[in-house]
Amino acid sequence: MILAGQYVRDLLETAPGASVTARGWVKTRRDGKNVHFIQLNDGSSPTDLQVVVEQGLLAPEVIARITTGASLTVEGDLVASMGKGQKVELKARSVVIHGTADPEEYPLQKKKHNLETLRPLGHLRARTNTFGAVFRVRNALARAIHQFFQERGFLYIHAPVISSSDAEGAGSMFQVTTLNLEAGKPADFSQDFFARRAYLTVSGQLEAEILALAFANVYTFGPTFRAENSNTPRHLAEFYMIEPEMAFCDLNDDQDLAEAFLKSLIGQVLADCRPDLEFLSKWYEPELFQNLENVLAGPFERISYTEAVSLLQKSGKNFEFSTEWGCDLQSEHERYLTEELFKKPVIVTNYPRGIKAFYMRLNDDGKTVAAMDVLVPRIGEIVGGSQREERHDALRDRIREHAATGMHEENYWWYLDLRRFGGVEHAGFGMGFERMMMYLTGMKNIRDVIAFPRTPGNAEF
RNA sequence: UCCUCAGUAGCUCAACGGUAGAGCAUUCGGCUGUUAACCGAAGGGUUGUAGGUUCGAAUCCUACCUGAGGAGCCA
Repeated sequence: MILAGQYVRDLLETAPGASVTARGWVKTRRDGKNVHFIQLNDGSSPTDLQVVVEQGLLAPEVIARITTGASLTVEGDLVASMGKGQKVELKARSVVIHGTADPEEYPLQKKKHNLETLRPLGHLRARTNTFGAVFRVRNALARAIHQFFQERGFLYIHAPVISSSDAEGAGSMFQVTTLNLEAGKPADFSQDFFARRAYLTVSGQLEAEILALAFANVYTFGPTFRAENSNTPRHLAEFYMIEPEMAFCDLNDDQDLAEAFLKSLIGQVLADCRPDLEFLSKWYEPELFQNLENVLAGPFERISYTEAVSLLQKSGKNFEFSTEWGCDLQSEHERYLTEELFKKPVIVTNYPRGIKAFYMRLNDDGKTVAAMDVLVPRIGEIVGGSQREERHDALRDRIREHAATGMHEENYWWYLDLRRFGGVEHAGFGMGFERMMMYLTGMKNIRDVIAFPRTPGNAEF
């Protein structure tokens, strides 16, 4: 295996003179009269290691098998490069070919491919420069998320992937069953594996609330599932979500944390992955650094829903959808606020109760709830959160209001119990991991920031 | 799910009612401390699928499949 300090990334930073071993996959080979050049990469760096093979070291039929995609181990000496483009190169003493890649059949060429072309090649696209950069950023982002919360004493918790909550309506959830379901036959779910209907989770929030009321500050970071038939560049059926939940916390604290969170993540990834971001900026989003630094530059704009509606009405824009108070903000409204009016992240708070979830805390006006959405240019809503309703009777009443949509008070006995025993004001938010990835990498389609995207009609690999 | 657009060589595209083409890739030859290498030649196609109109369809029409963008839903 490749040990720490022996990745291509490390070798490129090693002083000339060292005797080293490099392992990886061939990007390209170029042949000179007296020498062959092999671009080798192990996925650790956006820059390849140039391997120099002098004429005579390998038989011509061996050289011929070193083509794009082949896997190699090369032993040799790191030497100062005679050519431009790299400080050091590996002068080979021995080359072992582990696996070849028939150039007549290997689909990846040493030219640029469309992202759409690469998508059906999910088993090979990780070897490209673009996906190398994307997945390294993904790793750095995940680490930055844990670091942010760990530094603040948050407990990393694991919400269940299988949930029996039917609050969201079965239409948007994947059902989990071991029964042999047949169309037209009524199923007896009391005989099912969990002795009830079960689903893949659409959110770990309710469980996070339980643990927040024991550990004060907690966060989840795990897979989430939505069975919506959404065919857009921003939606996945399986995605990762981060959900912090804080006791002794109101909506202002919630906003402060969300803003600090986003700034911390961007700052950390800018520091950790600059060469990758430069590559992505060059090929996919020229304004990437400008966008990211703009988030760090100053405080987010914070406005209430009511102010947002007023600003939309005064905008002079001809919106397709209504901007009347009580209507939800549409994509076009969110884009106007964050991209045109404020040109920076905007937090919109205190939405009408009718368009938000039952667990959000009812404000004193009786008309709005303590919700917040963080909107960013290019992506739209990247964070959604709220202060939760901690008053038992108020929460019970809201659940009863939703009875018509299939919510049953008895299913929420434990959720209500949290308000009976040591309840306290608390708040939290959810951030889509892949949405944040899109913002950080400049990728325009969410299917290109996750290794194996699950979308309607697609679960290959 | 709805609306719009697009499917032509391995890849990126041209031809828009009259014999299916180029660049890159591949193979072969040449040149070269090269780095999106360069020069020359060759191979490579049931134009997404199925119907229809026409003397003749990649081109026009219909349906379906696949993909992309927009919308809804949301993270």
